Amino acid sequence: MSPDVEHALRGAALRVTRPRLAVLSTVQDHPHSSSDTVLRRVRQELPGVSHQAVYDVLRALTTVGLLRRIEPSGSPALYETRVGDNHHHAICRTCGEIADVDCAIGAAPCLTPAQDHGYAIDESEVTYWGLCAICSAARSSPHPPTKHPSRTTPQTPRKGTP
Amino acid sequence: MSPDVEHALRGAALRVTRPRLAVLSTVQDHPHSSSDTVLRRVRQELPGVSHQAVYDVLRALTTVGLLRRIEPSGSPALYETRVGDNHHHAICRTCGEIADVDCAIGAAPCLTPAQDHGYAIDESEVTYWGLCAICSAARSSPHPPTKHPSRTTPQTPRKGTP
DNA sequence: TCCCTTAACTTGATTCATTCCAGATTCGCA
DNA sequence: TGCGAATCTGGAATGAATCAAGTTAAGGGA
Repeated sequence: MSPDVEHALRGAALRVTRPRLAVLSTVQDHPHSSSDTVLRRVRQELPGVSHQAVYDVLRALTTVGLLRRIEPSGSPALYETRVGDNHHHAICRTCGEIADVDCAIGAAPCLTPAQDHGYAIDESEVTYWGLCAICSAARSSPHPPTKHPSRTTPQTPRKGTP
Repeated sequence: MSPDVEHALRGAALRVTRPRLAVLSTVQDHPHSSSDTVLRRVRQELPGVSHQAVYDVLRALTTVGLLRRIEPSGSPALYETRVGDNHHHAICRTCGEIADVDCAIGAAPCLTPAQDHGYAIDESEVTYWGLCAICSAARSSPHPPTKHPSRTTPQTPRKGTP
């Protein structure tokens, strides 16, 4: 809604439309949203938008670099507006909560593989799997304590390598 | 087919069946295979197996830890028999070729995030994106040279963060 | 200010990977 | 050898995402 969202669209040479403004500001307000979540949120203010429009907009914005798309195992694609800072993600195995993790090393590719097999690596994508603070506390305490606001996508990813 | 495959199944307290043997040895011979690829390969020696059987077997073997399942962005789930060594993957953006990359640091979680947001991290999953040696050479040379054997799943993942 | 081009949107159907279900079959231990 | 549970078959269902064709409206030029 804010003028900077409109600005961002114009800067990317994209037409400024109601659905695009809504999608972009929705993702800005709720990072790590799935297309479905975005659709539902957008429809609260713009009841008419089709799911196809949301998919199109998400793709267009991702293509021009206004959005970043991540695809954690066991979850539909998620979108966020933090782009270009090469940050990573920590994901809770229990509730699916996702936290942004700044890259300690710097610009991409922040890591170089031990053996590169001739690959020209341009990005290292790091996903930290574990338990968030709340789920971690819940596990160690005797009684399962108050459930914390669960995400839209409770995850059940694979067991970690030991 | 080999007795060690049978051994592995018995060791995991799983009944030794024709489809299981076939699936396990197929994945062993062709790491990073999708369920569809496994199905086709298994059917070459066991024409009757259903796709459901393959899915069931893949899941059973993954659950007991005989297989590891990876889900790169833009690709269906892939399976490999290298488990428990906390290795990572390099994926070619052009042809989808996947190479195993030994973890330089050691056991999981091989990395610790800069800020952990209270997460209890048990695994760091690293995906290196770039161009494989062949695609890299193809790009820099004037004429697109001889195509190299393309994978079953040519990828079109997102552009990397700059 | 109005018009026109074309990007963007709507509707509806389709693909693809994966899972669910119910019934038939097979395996492995007693 | 035979029983019961584990496994497999075939078909249908689900969920995410894409394709196709026709309609709407953004925004530059007359």
